[in-house]
Amino acid sequence: MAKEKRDNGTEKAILDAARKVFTHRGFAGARMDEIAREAGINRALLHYYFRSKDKLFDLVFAQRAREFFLGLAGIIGGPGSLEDKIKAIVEHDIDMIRSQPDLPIFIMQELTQNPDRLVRMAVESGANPSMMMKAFRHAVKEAVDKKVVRPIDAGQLLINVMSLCVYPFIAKPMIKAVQELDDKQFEKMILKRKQEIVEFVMSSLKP
Amino acid sequence: MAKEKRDNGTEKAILDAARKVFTHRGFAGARMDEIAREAGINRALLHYYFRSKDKLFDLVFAQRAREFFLGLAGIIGGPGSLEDKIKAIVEHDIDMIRSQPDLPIFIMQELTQNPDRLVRMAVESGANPSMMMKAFRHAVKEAVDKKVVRPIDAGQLLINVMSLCVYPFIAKPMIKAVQELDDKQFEKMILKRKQEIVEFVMSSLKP
DNA sequence: ACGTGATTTAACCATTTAGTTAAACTAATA
DNA sequence: TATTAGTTTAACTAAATGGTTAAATCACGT
Repeated sequence: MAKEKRDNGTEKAILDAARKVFTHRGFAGARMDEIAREAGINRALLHYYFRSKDKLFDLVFAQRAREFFLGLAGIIGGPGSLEDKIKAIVEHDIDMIRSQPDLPIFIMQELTQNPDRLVRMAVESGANPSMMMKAFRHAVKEAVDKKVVRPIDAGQLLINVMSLCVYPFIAKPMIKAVQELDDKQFEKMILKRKQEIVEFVMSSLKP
Repeated sequence: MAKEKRDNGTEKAILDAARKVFTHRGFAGARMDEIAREAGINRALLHYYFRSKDKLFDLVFAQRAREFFLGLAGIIGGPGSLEDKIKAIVEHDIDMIRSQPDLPIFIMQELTQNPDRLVRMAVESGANPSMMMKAFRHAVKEAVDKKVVRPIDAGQLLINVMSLCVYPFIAKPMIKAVQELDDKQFEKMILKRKQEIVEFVMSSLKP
C-alpha cells in the first residue's frame, strides 16, 4: 500500500475510496473521514488533493454516471438487430451491476435529489439521446416490418429491458427476504437471470 | 392549520411531515428542522412529541414499509388465478407508487444500508414470505398445468413483474432525459404502461 | 548529505445539527 | 377566573463534521 501511494497512486486511491464510500452511503451519508480512512490516508491530505466534499463528489458522480451510461448508449444507439441489442443490453447491464451492486441506487437517488445534474452532464459529454433512441426505434421498426416481432412501442420496450436487468439489484434485500435466499442463492439466481430475461423478452415479442 | 393542531392533529402533522421529508431525503439527508417546518411547528415541540430522529425514523420507515408490502403480500399470497394476480399486482404497484413516487428508492436505499431492519420488521409483523411464495408458485404451477402459460420459474416471474412496475419510477429522471419527455408526457407514459406491462407479461407467458 | 515534494500529526476554526431547557404565552375548560 | 395541556421563544449544550494550518516527518533522487 505504501508503494502505491509513493508511486503517485494516491490520487487514484482517493478517487477509488470516494467512489466506494459515496456510492455506498450517498452524498449526505458519506463522511470525508471514512473516505480518507478507506484510501489509507488522512483528512488533511484528502483536502490537499481535492478541495471539498462537493468537488470530490462531482468527480465521482460524473465518473460513475459515465460508467453506467456510456457502454449502454453505445449498444442502444449502435448497429445490430433488435435481438442483438437486447442480448447485448442484458449482458452489459448485468455484468456491470454485478461488479458494482449499489451503483444503480446511488445514481437514481442522487439524480432524484438533483435532476439538473444529469442534464448538465449530458450536455457536457455530448451525448445525444435523440439519436440513440432513433437508432433503437429503427431497430424495433425493422424487426416489426420483418414480422420477427409483434408491434410494440420502442420506448416502453427499452424501459422493460432495463427494468428487468436493474431492478433485481436495487431490490436485493427484499428479494432475499421474500424468496428466502442467502447471498449464494441470490448470486445464482442473478446468473440464471441473464438467459431468463432474454427468453422472457423475446418470448413476449413473438408476433 | 391552527385548528387542526389544536384538534390533536399535531402528532399526525408531524408524522406526515416526517414521512415526506425522510422519504424524499433519506435518513442521512433529512433535517429535523425541515420536518418541523413542514409540520408547521418548531423543533422543540417536535422533540416533545418524538424523542429523537432515530425513533421518528423507525416509526416512519415501519409505516412506509408496511404500505409498500402489505397490500402486495395480500395479492401475491391470496387466491385467484395467475393472470388475476399479475393484473392485480400491476394495478396495485403502479397506483401506489404513482401517489408516492419516491417511496421505492427510499425503501431500497435504507434497506441496503440496513438489511436487518427488514428481517426484524417481517418477524414483528408476522408476515410469512414462505406461505406467500407458496401461494404464488401454486398459481404458476396451476396455470402451467392447464397449459395456459409456458413453464417458467415462479421466483423469476415475480421479480419480472415487480421490476416492470417499480423501476420506471426509480429511473424517472433518466427516462425523462433519454426519451426526452417532460413531466406530462412521463405521466402519460406511466398510464399507458399499466396495460403495456400486463400485455408484455401475458404475451411472454403464452405457451 | 541535501533538498524536495508527499505525507502525517495535531491542533484548530466555523458551521451544522440533534437535542434540551426554562420561561412565557394561548386557548379551552372546569 | 384559575387550571391545564399544548405551543412558542430563545437560549443553550454537545457532538459531528467540513475544512484549514503549521510544523514535523518521511522517502527519494541528485
